[in-house]
Amino acid sequence: MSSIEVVSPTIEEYLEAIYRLEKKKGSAKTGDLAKELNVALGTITNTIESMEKQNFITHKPYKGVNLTKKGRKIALDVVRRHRLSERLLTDVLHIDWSKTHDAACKLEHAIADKDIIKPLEKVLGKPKTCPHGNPIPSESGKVIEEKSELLANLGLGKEGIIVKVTDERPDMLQYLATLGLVPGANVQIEEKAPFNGPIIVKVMGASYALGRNVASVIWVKKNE
Amino acid sequence: MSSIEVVSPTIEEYLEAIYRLEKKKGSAKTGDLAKELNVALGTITNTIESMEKQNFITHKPYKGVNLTKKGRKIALDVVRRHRLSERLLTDVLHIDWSKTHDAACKLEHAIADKDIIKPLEKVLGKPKTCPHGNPIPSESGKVIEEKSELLANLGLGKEGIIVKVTDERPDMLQYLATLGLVPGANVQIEEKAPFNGPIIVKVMGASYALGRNVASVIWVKKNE
DNA sequence: AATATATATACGATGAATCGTACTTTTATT
DNA sequence: AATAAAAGTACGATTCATCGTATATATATT
Repeated sequence: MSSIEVVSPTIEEYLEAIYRLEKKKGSAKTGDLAKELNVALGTITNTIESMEKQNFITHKPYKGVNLTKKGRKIALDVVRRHRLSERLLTDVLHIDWSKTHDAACKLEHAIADKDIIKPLEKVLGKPKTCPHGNPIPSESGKVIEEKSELLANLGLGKEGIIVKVTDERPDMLQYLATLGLVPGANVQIEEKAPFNGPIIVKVMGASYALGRNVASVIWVKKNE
Repeated sequence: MSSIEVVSPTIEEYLEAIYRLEKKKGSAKTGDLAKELNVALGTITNTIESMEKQNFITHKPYKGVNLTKKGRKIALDVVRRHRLSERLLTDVLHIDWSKTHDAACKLEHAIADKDIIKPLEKVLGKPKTCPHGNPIPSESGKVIEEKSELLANLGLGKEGIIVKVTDERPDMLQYLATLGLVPGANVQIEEKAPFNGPIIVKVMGASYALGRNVASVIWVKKNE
C-alpha cells in the first residue's frame, strides 16, 4: 500500500514551508519558518520539536531544519496538491496567477483524497508545472526540475526562455505579467548597469529596466 | 459591506448540519447533531452553548436548536459553497455523485473567498441546484425551492419528474443511479403494495420495486 | 577578543475542540 | 401513574496550536 500518512493541515503547512526553504537555502531556520508561517518563534520551536519526535524532520540548533525521508514524502504530496490547485484556479476558474498562491494554500488540504486528486490531475491534462513554472511532483513523489539559471546572472546579449518565477507576492506577479515576463516568454539581456544596477531586457519586442531583485526571481533556460 | 462573518470550519460544519436538520425536522436535536457530526454528545452541548452565546442559534432544551438570522446567513453561505463544490466535482472533475458529499464537506471551507467562489459559480454556468437536486443559495442567501412531493406519496398511476434526492449515502446514491433514478428522470407509479410494501415504478421503460425507505428520499414534481 | 546580532529555547498561559463517565430531566410506553 | 427510554447536562481531562516574555547560545562584526 505505502499510502501517504495523514497529518493535520498545520503539520502539512510546516512540511511544505520547510520544503520550500530547504530548496532555497539548503535548510529551514526557525526564524524563516516563523516569517513564512506567520506565527511566533516559540510556536515554531514547539511544533518543530513534536515534528522531530514523529520523525518528519531533523533539527540541528542554529543550523536549521531538514526533512527526513518520511517528511519529504508528505511534503512532496502537499506541494503536488498545491500546484495542481493552482492549475485548477488558473486553467479552469480563470483566476489571475497573482491570486492563486493563497487560495491554493487552503485548497491543498481539501483535495488530499485519491478520488479527487487523480481525476483533477487528469482533467487538467497532467500538467508538468504550476502556473509559475514550478514542477508538479508526480504521485510517487518524483520531481523533474528543468535546468535553468537566474535572469540576473545571464550574460549581456544572451537570450533565453523563462522557465519559472520564484516569488509568490501578488504585486510582484501582477507586475511581471504586465511586462509579459511569464513562463514561456523569450527574454534577451540588452544592458546590465554596473554596481548591481538595473538590467534592461527585451521581451516581445519591448524593452524594460528591471531591478536586480526582480531579475533574481526569474529563471530562464538559455538559448544556445 | 455586510460581508459574511468568518467562523471556524467547525462552526461552519455545525451551522450547516443545523440548517439541514432544521429543514428536515423543523429543529435540530443535540442527539441528531452528534450523529450527523460524528462527535460525542457532550461536545455538542459545549459547542452549542458557545454558539448560542455568539447569537448564531437559539436552544430550547429537549426542543432542539434553531438558527438565528445571523446564523442562517452563514449557514446559507456554507450550503452555497458546499453545493457549488459538488457541481465542480461532478461537472468538471467528472466524479460520481455518490462521492461528492464527503469531498465537498472539505472543499466548502477552502472556497469561502469571493475571488474564488464567484469565478467558480460563473464557470459552472450559475447552476440552480447541486447534482442531487438541492437548490444552491444565491450570493445574497436566497433559496429557490422547487415545489415537489415524495415519490412515496405519489398516487397510483401518477407520474412526475424527479426533482431531488435527499440522501447522501454513497451506496444509496449508487443504487439510485444504476436504476436511473436521478434528477430530471421521469417516473411513474405502477403499483403500491399494501402495508407499506414496495412501490413499483417505471423509469425509462423499465420497472423496479422500491422499498418505502428508498421512495422516501426521492422528490418529484407531478406531471399534471 | 569583545560585543552586537541573529537564532533558539524555556516557561506559563490561553482557547478551541474534543473525549468519557456520571448524572439529570423529559418524553414515551405500558 | 409508574417506569423505561431518550435526550440533555455537568464535569474533569486531554490534545493541538497558539501567544508573549524572558533567557540562553551561537555566529558575525568590529
